[in-house]
Amino acid sequence: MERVYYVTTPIYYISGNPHIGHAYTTVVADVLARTARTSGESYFLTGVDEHGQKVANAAAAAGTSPQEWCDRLVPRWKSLFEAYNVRYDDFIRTTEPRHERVVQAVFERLRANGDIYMGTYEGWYCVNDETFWLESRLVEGRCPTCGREVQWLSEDAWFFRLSAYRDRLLEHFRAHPDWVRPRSVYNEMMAILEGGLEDLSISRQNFSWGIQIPGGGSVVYVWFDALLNYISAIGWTGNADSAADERFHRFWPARTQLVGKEIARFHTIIWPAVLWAIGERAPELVYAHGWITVDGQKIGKSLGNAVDAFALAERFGADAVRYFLLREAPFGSDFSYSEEKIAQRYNAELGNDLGNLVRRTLAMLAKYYGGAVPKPQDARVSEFGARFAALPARVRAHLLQLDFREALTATWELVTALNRRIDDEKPWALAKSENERDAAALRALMYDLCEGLRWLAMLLHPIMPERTAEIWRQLGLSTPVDGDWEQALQWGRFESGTVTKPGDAVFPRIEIPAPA
RNA sequence: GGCUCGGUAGCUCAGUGGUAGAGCAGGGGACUCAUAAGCCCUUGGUCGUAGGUUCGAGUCCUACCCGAGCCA
Repeated sequence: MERVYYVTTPIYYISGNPHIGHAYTTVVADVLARTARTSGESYFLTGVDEHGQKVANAAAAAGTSPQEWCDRLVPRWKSLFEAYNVRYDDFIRTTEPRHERVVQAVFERLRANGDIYMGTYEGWYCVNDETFWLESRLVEGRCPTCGREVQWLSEDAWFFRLSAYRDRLLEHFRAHPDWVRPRSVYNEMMAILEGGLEDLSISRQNFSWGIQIPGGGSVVYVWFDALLNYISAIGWTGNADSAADERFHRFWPARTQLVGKEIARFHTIIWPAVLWAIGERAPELVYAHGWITVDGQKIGKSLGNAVDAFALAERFGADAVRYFLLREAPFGSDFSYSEEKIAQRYNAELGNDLGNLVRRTLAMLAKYYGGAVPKPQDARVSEFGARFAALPARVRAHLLQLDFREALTATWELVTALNRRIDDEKPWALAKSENERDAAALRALMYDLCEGLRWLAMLLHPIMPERTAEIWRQLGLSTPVDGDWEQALQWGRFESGTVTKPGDAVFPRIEIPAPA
């Protein structure tokens, strides 16, 4: 059966405040899924993590049950993704039966295989971060990441034999130096592996808001539970030779798993070990991206500087913000955000270069041909078109390698070439000429401009799904803007006679307040 | 404390040993189809600091400074 491009985001901790960072990760996954769809099938999973003591505490404080508390918060997450034109194929919640079933089945499998054992956990635990800490890492007796008080835990717990997988992990890392990106994160994970691994406590006692461990007595540690969402959502059964298993392996191993760099260790050390323990393969790529900062300050739930992601999409348009997030910095590294920067790129690149190109082309088309796309001598032999024959493949390769900046730079070669060609050939002069050669030149030129815009709409669609659909509409096209690139991106496919429908500016200029 | 990554033009970045680059911003010009947009030309950098290797270093080595991050 044909493999599906399976891409995941982390499941977001439900009690967190949805902010631009969550939108960022999810938008990137959306772009990958849409890109993969231009040449095949893709499946995009996101969702929320609903278990853990923190949720239980918050629900109690609000005087409600954890489940009700979660039900109330889910719409906020979904509406954030909707506000950013994200189209996921599945949204998983860890309280769903399909997830609980898989977690319990995995636990049983691990127990049967001897990959887990009962032991005693003693150590410090931060409720806020749901993380265990070594004494040596505490800062003045408090959690080193959030600064809150930690509690001393001493309880019986199930342990996963992570240490047994160290050699295999090292081998895997050495054999696949690109399976964890970017390089800096790969290096850090290698350093951890070289230092050695300890077994991992995967259960909690005296606490109920989580998935019950078969046999009872305790619940699965929230992090362990959460990791399994990537396979529970696509129906892991572990019964080889079954139809369900065959379906599962159309998706697994995932092509790309996106994570924030703070959770890289869970996804590149613990996660593959667990997968191996149940007889599955590690994901093909885990990409730990950087953070968006405001004046160098990390945006976070605990820091009060969370940008209002909804207001941002409202002000610039979701697609413009998507564009900015992918264009501003090389993917992977941290980058600093500001509304002024977005506005600057918006005006220069989306407004001036692209939006204005659409408008000036359609305006001339209306003036010279009543808005209908003219018929050139032979559309397929455009010398201009030939120059860009390899562009779609280049753009797709960049996108699928998560080199979004390069994809956009390459696409802009076409934007720039179209603008330049208008100035070079001066259609307004050709239109005044009575000479048939000039008339033919004008038809060829205007055709190429329309065709170029059609290409741009398709090429940019994964990044700006809504605005490119609007360009598509203005071009008078009715075929799908998200169709297969190989088929549709052949120069000369734009049907002559198509009546365009000029509308409002696609990217109207935004006034930038003068700096003080 | 150990380790990782980064420090190149005002801004965002490319440049993995052979005469310093792009886009934006700034300056000038020609045009008019267009969102005062587009096009052409152009100012601008002792490549974090100090040493070293080399015929030659942004690119390799050492130390240090600054920023971000990782440490079962």
